[in-house]
Amino acid sequence: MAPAVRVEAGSLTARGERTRSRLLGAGEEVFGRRGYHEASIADITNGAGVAQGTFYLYFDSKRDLLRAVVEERGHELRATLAHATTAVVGRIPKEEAGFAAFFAWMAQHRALCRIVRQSEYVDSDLYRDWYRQLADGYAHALRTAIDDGEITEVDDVETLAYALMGIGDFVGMRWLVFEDRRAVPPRAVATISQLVDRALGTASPPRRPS
Amino acid sequence: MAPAVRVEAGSLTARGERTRSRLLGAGEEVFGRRGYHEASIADITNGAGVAQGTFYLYFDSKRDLLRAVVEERGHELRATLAHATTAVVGRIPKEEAGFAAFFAWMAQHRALCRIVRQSEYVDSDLYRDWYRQLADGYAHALRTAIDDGEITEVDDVETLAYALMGIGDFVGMRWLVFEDRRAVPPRAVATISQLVDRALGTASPPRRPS
DNA sequence: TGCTAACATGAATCCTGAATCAGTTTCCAC
DNA sequence: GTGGAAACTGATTCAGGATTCATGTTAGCA
Repeated sequence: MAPAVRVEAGSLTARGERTRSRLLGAGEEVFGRRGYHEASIADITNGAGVAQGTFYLYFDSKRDLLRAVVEERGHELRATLAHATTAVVGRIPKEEAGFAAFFAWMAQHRALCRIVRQSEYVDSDLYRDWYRQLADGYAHALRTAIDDGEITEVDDVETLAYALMGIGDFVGMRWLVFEDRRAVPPRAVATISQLVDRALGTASPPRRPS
Repeated sequence: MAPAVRVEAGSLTARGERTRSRLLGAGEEVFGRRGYHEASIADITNGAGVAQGTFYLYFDSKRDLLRAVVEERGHELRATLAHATTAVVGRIPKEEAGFAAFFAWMAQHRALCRIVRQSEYVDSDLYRDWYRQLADGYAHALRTAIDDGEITEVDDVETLAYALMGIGDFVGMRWLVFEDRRAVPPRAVATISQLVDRALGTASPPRRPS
């Protein structure tokens, strides 16, 4: 009789935990290399060094694995960004540290950004939440910085958060995905700093030109 | 004997042109609604009101249709943006007009942005070229504006172009895709204007704070 | 040592859908 | 009005791959 082997996350032995983690890693690698739809379960289980059937002990479906990969790495990214910025004093330096940390992470996880984009039609909630969760945290930090007078007021902080995320995403994509570079060149980073500094800096009092 | 019916683009009768255009339209609609991979040729030919075999008279493959859709609409978008900005005087108003035109276009073609993102793993050149062609034109216009003293100097115009594109893409996505709104709210547009104005405006001479 | 639950196997099943092709219809030049 | 080229048809072919299942293996505990 089928002994209801379905493995609940969390209630795994060390052995099970290791296998799950291998599948997760292989999933990220294969989804990244071949794309979600081209990636076969066979590819993934090969990569993880397990049999095909084993896959379904840990994940309900291919889509379920995608969700797990994106959510897991999403947590990591948000933690990384928070960690990289908390120690820094002043919002503008914080922004610069944040962009640097994001680019470093993205260079290390080139594939993940592409996987997230793939997820738009596979699991649209997953896609939206990836950006929403980043944006929410970001907007909150920006609001605080505005209230503290560290950056100038804007009409809508949420829009500001999305705008800054868009900058990071597109500039990162241009170098790390289009050119397959290992890092975003200093010149590009410097340009972003310039822009952020001018747009958000309080060095000169809020101007109201003509 | 198979009469080598393969139809070359351009050498079509009015009837053929109409069918091709129907397939292109149905492709955009179905790819947008179901996603590239979930879209079946049957869906598309149904949408266009033709038989499945007809599809292959006009396109080599499903992928070939995707390419045609993206390239065709890409031309339209670039033409629209160029048209919306040429009449406007001064770079900052030009930027504002450009963003407005982009959002209007995106609201009308919500699906296309998503289709482009899908194309990353289907035809990576197509994906890259979509953004590159936009960025190239944009960077060129920005360079001219800087030389004319209409906006302040930046380290790297290409990065500036990608940054501005990223802003448009992300803010548009937030409202038109995530919220399924029919337009980007004025408040968000105003925020972008603020940012662009501060980052690029020459109202106060280039500051060099501490 | 032996028992049991957890973990693992991989061949077989079953469905989907892209692409094909043999044949039919439309259209227009003469 | 007719011949032939251009368009069109849709049932059929065929391969690929997600998921299942009957069975085998491991590891910790009494």
